[in-house]
Amino acid sequence: MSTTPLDKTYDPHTIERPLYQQWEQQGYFEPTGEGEPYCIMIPPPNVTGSLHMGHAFQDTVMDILTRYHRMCGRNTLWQAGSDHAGIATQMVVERQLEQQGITRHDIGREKFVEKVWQWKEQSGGTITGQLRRMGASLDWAHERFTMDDGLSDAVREVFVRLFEEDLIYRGKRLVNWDPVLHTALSDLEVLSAEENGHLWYIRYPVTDSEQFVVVATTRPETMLGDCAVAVNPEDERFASLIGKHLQLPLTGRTIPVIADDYVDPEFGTGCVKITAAHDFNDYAVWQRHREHADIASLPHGGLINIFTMDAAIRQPDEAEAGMLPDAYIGLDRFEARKAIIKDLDATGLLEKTVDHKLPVPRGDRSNAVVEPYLTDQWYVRTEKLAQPAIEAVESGRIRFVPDNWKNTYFEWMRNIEDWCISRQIWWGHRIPAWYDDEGRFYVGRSEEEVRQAHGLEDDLGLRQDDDVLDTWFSSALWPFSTLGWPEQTDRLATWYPTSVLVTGFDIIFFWVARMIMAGLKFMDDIPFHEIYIHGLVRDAHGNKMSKSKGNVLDPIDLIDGIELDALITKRTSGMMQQHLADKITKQTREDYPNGIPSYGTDALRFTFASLATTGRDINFDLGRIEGYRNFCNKLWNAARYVLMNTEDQDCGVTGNASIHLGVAERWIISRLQATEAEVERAFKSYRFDLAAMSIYNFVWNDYCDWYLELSKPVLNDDTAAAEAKRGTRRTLVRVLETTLRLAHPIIPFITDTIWQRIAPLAGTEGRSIMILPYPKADMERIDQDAEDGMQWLQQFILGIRKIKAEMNIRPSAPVSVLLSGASETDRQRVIDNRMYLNFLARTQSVDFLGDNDEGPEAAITLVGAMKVLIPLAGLIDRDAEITRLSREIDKLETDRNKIAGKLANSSFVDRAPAAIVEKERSRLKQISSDLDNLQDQLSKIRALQDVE
RNA sequence: GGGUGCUUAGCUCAGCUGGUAGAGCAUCGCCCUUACAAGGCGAGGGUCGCAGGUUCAAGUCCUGCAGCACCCA
Repeated sequence: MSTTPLDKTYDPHTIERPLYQQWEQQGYFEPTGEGEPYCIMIPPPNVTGSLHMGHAFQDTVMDILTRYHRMCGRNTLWQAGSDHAGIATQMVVERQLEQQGITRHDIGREKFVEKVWQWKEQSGGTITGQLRRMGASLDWAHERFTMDDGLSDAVREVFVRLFEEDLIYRGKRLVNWDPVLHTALSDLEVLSAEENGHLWYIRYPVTDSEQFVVVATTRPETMLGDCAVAVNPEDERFASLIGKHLQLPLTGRTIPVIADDYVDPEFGTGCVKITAAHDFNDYAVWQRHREHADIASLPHGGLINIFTMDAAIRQPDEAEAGMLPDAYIGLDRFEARKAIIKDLDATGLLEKTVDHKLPVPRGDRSNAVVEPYLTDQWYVRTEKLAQPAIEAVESGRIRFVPDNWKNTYFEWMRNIEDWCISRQIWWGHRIPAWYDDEGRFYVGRSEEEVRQAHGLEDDLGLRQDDDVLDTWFSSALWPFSTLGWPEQTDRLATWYPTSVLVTGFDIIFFWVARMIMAGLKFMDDIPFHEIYIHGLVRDAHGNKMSKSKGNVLDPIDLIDGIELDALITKRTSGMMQQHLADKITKQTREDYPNGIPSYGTDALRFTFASLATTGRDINFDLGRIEGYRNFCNKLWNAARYVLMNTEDQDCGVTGNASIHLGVAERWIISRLQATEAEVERAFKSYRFDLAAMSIYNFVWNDYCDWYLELSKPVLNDDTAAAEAKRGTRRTLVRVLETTLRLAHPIIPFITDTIWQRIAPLAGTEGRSIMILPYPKADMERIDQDAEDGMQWLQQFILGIRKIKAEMNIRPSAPVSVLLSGASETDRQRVIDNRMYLNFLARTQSVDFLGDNDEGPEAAITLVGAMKVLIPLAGLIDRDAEITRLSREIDKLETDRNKIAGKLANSSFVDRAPAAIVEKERSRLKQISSDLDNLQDQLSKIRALQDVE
């Protein structure tokens, strides 16, 4: 063990990386195999992605929980792994191809998938490397990937079993179609936002009449596929129209007017065009009226698809000849819209156009306007799966933290829709269904199994479904597939159900709900006992971090620091719009004129812990991380002090040399127990902010500000007893050692680094702090007598410091102090604490006044009932003392009046608990006596002033 | 339209079962006291969004309103 001093300044860089390597090499992250199992599954990040603030925050929380429970002796597993992220990853690779001027279709499916794997190999390590920088104690030895063989087996197994139970089906339905990516999306992958558009009022002529029916629409191009116009049956304005026929403009088709509750008479004209194949609501209307002869006789029974996969007006086939006007065929939907509006206008059928805000659905990846589109897709029938999943939360078997999130969960689960799981992309788990030439399909774990099960000849041509499964399909299995399912492994038996899921509220629907459904279905048990839902990390002013706003912070930049220019380059690279880039550059220069300094991982983690409140927004302010970096520095320097005073000295940890613990020792030990209890309570209730605050306060306000200072006079006094010095050294070392363990889950690097040096002095064995027991409060060591004694001492010292500060006396100036009204206890305490007073208040002399001794002209402070006098002679400005006293008296009078008022109120005295009343009485007594003393003093000084 | 959450010091936020309003940063003084100037010592700063109600007592519980945010339709 080296005895070179710790560096004067805390430098996270030199300690963090090597330490992490050591931990990993020693296998400390792997479960011990002993103790009650504790398990967290990492929400698998995109394998080719990189770490953002949300990850960093979430991973910090999980690592705190993991390290805490590991130290508590649990058989702890934090399961590592990543997700193949179908669409996102495919898009990245497609973009790379695009730069070479080719599309995935040019190279074909097989080659393309190969390219994606190559990309995964190349970039897949980025995020795991970053997780290591964060100090994450994941079990890397068992890392999983959603596309690895085992997890792919699990996916196939689940698909086949669900299909066999009729919980998966194939059907032609309206889906959210992304015309850019050419794939179906689930409801959750579509984001609707208000956008500016128009409402077009179009006249549909009534057959055999001069009348028109006016419909209002935001998507006029879809009129080519209209099958009816609907009105509300209660709407008297249109009662006579129901059953009449309309000439659908531009098409030559005749469509009926029907009555349906769905129509809101208040919106638009109260007449709604029904386009069954291109609108979800219209589709529902169509389903109710499809038997209507005038609808049934339309092409496709009224379910008229007008678009290609690109959302352009399609070419009707031979059987459909004339169904769509030639003029628009081949036009993109927005081109078609313009053309149609122009043509309607030309024929006088466009009544008017008004500006209108409307929600526009866009794909969350492509940002393309999503089109409801009729296609063959695979669905999971969710109703039966949802029921037990709802009950698991209702019954409390699964608990949300904070509890309110269960409402969000219920709301969605009780109105759940079937889940479209097929995606028309190439990267992902290919659907295990095979088609023969007749279009029949067979579902099985493999082509071989399918042939066998259905007795198909070897020469019968079978073609596997081209589609892949929604990424979330494999993620839903994560809690058990990572542990080996469908094999019945030891890991599965040990850690399923897992302990807690840590995740953001934004994926309760995507992921949490689906894991619960899958877990209950296939493991016959819940996937986790608790769900800790955390907030979303935003910038300092509550704005969402986004590339286009240029306010994104990279956690690694906070750890390592970054120069201004590099930061600007990073924020503006790949930015298409120059004016945005300029704005971001300017903003960045303003916000970070000197770039971002390096704060280190521990400071970042401590910040995240402090921000982990129950709120749903987490505003990340650079001021906070700076403060917590300073905290790390404080801890570091406290350790330096302790080492300087204990290394190579007798710390009383071995042998049985006698030890004396003074009031300061007993006090700091007592405070430590209270802190340990607070921290335990905070961790158990997922209040990482409170845990961090307890630790911060203890380290800074108790240990550093007071105990370290109190240790100085003892250690520096040549005449102090050896057992007192031993007691002080032992307390310095042991309290520090325990504090390090207490703080380790939050700030692992600095604690282990210091611990390596401190442990031998504290008589603690072990190779790393991270595998040591977590401190547990010993209530026996809560020492009220010591707390009282310290409070007395602190009042004494603070009183004198205050007078000095306000009288402009140098803090270091020695003062002579006179005491009056001292009790026996006070006298004893003065004797016991004289050394401390001299050191911390710079008292030169402390003398007692007799009962009748008025004492000299002095500034005064109170310690309980005892008056502490600092003679004014030569030191003190009399006017200043009068001001000071008056201010203090004012404050006390306000308090006294408030309390006296309370106590004068008979209903308070009668009805409030006796303990509360008693407390108020004694407060009043204390304040009154303080007031008397101060007022005495004030009049005394005033009198003296008058004499002069 | 339905739902959820938020509103406390200049800023970012705590305040757990009602009982003397707190922290960090920022501000203002003084101090390079041999652990730490990324520091020490001290000070100022709040009608707890608004209006009612329950209660001896409300930042805390209830109702309404306003503003903000998010989710769902």
